[in-house]
Amino acid sequence: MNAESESLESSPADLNATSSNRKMDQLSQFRPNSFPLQYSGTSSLSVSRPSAIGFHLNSIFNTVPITCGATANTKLEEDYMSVQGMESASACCPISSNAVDKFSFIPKNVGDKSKALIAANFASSESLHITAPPNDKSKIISEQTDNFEYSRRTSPKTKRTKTPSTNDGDDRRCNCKKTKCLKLYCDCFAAGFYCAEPCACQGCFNRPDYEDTVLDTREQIESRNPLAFAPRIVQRVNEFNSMENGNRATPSSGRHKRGCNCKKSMCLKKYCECYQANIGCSSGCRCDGCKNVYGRKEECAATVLGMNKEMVSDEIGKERFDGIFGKNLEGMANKADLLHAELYDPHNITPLTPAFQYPESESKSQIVSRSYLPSPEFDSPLSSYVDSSKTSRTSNSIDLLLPANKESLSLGSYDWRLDYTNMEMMDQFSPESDTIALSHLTSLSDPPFMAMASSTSSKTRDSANSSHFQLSPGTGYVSSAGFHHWCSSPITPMTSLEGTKSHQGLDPDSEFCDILDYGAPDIPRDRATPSINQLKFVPQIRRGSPPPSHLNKLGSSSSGA
DNA sequence: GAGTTTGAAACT
DNA sequence: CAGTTTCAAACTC
Ligand SMILES: [Zn+2]
Ligand SMILES: [Zn+2]
Ligand SMILES: [Zn+2]
Ligand SMILES: [Zn+2]
Ligand SMILES: [Zn+2]
Ligand SMILES: [Zn+2]
Repeated sequence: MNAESESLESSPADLNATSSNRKMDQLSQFRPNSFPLQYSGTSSLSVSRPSAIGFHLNSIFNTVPITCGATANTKLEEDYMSVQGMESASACCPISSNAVDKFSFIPKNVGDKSKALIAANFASSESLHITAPPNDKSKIISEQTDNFEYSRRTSPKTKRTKTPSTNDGDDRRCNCKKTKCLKLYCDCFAAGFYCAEPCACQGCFNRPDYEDTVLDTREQIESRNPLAFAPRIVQRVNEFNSMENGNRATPSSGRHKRGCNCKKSMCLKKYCECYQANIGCSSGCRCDGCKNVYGRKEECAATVLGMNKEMVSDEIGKERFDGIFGKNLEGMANKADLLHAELYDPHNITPLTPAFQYPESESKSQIVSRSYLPSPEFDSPLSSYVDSSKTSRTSNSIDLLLPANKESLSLGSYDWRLDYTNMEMMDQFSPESDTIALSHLTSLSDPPFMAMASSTSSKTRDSANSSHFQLSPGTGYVSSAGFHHWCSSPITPMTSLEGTKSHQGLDPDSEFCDILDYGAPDIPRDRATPSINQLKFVPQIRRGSPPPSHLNKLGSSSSGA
């Protein structure tokens, strides 16, 4: 059997038989090149949303501050340009709503990779994106039409323009041999990006030329699992907490909605999605022997209750908490304060404080923090989005992204796919359910550090946070090279789904907002530097990030413990 | 770079 | 919904 041969030759049909149905309508016609988004086929919708705007991240990024939406500047629509990061953005943009921000951060640097990105998108009606640039490098990317991400899940990455050294631009690259990049196994596909040069995939159909196929496939997958492309991480944003903290939210971490199921890695390696996303495990995780440096699931619970990690530290009895605490935020608040302090630091990237690990509370607080607060402008859009909810075909979704801060950028981390959304939005949607997604990039270079310094995460706020929302209705796609993202459209469903779910059981934390997609890692391991110097960025990848120095081994969780 | 390990996606 | 297979990445050497 030659698998390869099969793949190559075959057409996507194999994978999806459906494609032909719909998509052809129009979509094919549009090409990403010029238009990125598109996809219309299905409706288009996705991208272009009606009302307002559809901007995409790019636009936002470019403009940034203002943006936020509102303006969008000119291009909004067209737009989908790419984005890039800018510092200013962060500053300016606060993001939206509130929500989110980011978190992650990482202390170390990776040096090379960095990129971060940011981006955000919006989709449905409006969206904004913001980006934050990485630290040093910040740069902007241009906007050309070549790239954009539009999708909901996107994650961004950043890149810099120039950098002499390495750089890469994007990191996203896959090496799919059998899936033609039309299944979730493919990072590119899963992230909503088209495969680009850096990809070493064989028989790839995840390209603009096959837009219809891609969209169609995506839809199919979505049909089965509405949450398939939905952001997996949710941030918990409790306004409550935030208030206490004083500022807004804390971005730090988010939680996976689904949770991980690690049996052997103890959540200490990137095999764990939670770890990869730079977030701690939560009660929804089914991991065995969890030692996630960002926070163990048990701790999480405890935290919520108000206990410090220490209390929980042992593995013992924490489980009980899980069930219970579900909503205690108060405890968190306390912690938040602590964290808060650290957070406040301006840039600290260095985290260092080992005090807590990952408190949820922090996150919240940060999130809320002021940085983000946006102006009312955002609200509007959001609202609209909400109302409209629209979407075209399938559903809509909203996401917010926040990229990382500069700091993060430096490192290069990113999240997989995260989308951040704000709480507010959620409120609008469904109060309890969260539908928000956030994305951020995180850096992840060293998790441990973060853990230690819980604050680290918090700190993110610095300026960097950029976030943006995105809603995406239909499907949007982006290619990396060109980067076309597609947006997915889960939206509505999210609300329903999530709401339901959350309540049901996985997410006890109703308060959290959703976040992102998957997570993200920072960088792929290898980076090839593509030639993309121009703009590209990419977002997320499933696994990839530079390994921490120390943590090579699973067991080493020395630090924390 | 090849080979092993890992956990999610996909399939049954 | 659970069990198994498939898959590509993370990791190891
Ligand atoms: Zn692929
Ligand atoms: Zn690819
Ligand atoms: Zn591909
Ligand atoms: Zn795990
Ligand atoms: Zn987990
Ligand atoms: Zn775990």
